[in-house]
Amino acid sequence: MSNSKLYKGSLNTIILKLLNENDKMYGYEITQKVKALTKGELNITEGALYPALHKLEAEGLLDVEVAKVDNRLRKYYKLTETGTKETVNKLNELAEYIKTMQALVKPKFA
Amino acid sequence: MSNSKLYKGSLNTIILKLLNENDKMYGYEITQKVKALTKGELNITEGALYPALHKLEAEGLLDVEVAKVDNRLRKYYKLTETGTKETVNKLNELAEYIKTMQALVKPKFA
DNA sequence: TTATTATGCATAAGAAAATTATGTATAAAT
DNA sequence: ATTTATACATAATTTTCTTATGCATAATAA
Repeated sequence: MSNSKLYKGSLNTIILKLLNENDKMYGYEITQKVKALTKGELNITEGALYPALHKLEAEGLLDVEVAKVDNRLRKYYKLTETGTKETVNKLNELAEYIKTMQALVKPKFA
Repeated sequence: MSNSKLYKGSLNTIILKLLNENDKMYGYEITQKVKALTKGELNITEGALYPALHKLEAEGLLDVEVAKVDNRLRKYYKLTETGTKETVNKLNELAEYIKTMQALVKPKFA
């Protein structure tokens, strides 16, 4: 992702959440979806995305299925059962992180 | 920090915000303050904190003042004018990040 | 009284996760 | 005919952290 350093560490969470909502997606589709959902604010770079997908697959959180559409290759990823469980964890972690940061940053009166 | 990978990138924001509220602080004090404010959830490691402070100083965002208390060394840091401006930016970035992530993660209906 | 914990700084080695820069290839649009 | 969009991939580098040390003093516990 090419915007804020804050996004570091949240890419996996984003990927898992999108796959949790959309059943199966391919890499390029993920980049476009994120761009659309964030109104262009967040642009996932390929150099970050593809290695992340490969790693999630290697860890058993994602399954892959190769397809050919319009003579172009697509690799569809979907959550495994483990992946679905891990999605819940990641989302909880993110909610926790946001809560913690707000506790640190908001209080003019603490 | 020794908890979540999500914290990557937010340390500078935390430091700047604390200094914005407390005028001047020393490193160890920052670690304790963060621990207290987050009820032990977030523990800044020294290996992350001290290099970060040095870098912020080198960038002209912080001024240092050495003091000796109880025969022990303390390095008090405070925001420069530039540092105060940058604090505003960092806090805006954080707010943006949180908004963006919530947009990505919350919508079951988008 | 001696060992541990707390206070207070610092840096080096390594890992994790990005950015940036390439590279390949096909399809569509200019 | 060239550029843009689609679609994958990896290598080099940078950033930012964790983990492991190291030094030193003060306070507490065994």
